[in-house]
Amino acid sequence: MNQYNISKTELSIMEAIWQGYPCSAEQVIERLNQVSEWHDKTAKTLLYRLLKKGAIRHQKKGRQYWYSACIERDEFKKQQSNSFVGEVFNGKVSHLVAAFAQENSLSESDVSELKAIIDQWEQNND
Amino acid sequence: MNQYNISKTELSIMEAIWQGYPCSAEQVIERLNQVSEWHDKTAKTLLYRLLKKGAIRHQKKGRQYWYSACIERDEFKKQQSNSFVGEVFNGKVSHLVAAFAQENSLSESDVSELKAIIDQWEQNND
DNA sequence: TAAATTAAATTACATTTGTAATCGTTACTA
DNA sequence: TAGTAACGATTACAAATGTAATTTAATTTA
Repeated sequence: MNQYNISKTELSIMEAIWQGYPCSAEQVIERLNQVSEWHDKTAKTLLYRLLKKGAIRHQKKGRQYWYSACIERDEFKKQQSNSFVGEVFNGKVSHLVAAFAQENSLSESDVSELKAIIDQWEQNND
Repeated sequence: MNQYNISKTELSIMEAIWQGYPCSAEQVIERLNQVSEWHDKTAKTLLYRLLKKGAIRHQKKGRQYWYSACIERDEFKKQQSNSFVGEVFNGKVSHLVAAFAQENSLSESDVSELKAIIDQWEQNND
């Protein structure tokens, strides 16, 4: 339902905004540049496209706009995760974990966090 | 490294091939049509593109080709999972599971499978 | 107040993707 | 053996994406 189609580079813009908003285009570009070089024109174009897609909004402040995300990062990540696990693992998140385990990509901290999640789940589902 | 850039529709083709290969274009199309209508020209184009990308290969058999995947489905899924979890959850698969748990998308079978995975992991990491 | 600066809006252009149609060959059929 | 059917190869074209440059309008400054 509430799914935006956000491309790879557009996602970088979202990440920058999620670091704290409302924020100006300048701030966005500054944040982007901490990770890698961005041409300001490119960033502005992407801001504009995200606006048109409804993923962000803006309000005038003086001569420039301040941008805000229309969806929270966590919410967005959840949507992404659901569709990824849905498509690739038939919706079974445990299968994804199994794939990680298979190639030894499960860290100790992963395991202890998983245990905690399970404990919590069991408390709620008694 | 071994990452193909496979688009959404191309992935459908891969799925069809993974069902069993080598297989003819005709078989691929037949399999695709079990899920949804496919124009044969479209499927052929995608086969061709996948060939050029090196994700599949083919060998002549009589007047037609038989196609094979160059990457196993499981291997591909692992790569996809790694980059997804890497990008979205900073590589921590437990964070993804936490996101699922948060919105009550963890099923009982997920939990018991997770337990089994953890048991296995602990046996290997003593 | 005229010139220079600077935001945002519009336009540009190559590549990728989705979706086919057409072309050139080969192989089967009347 | 001439005509047709059926492959794969090539070409087509619109939408999305990556990456900017140009234009327009407002603002600051000389």
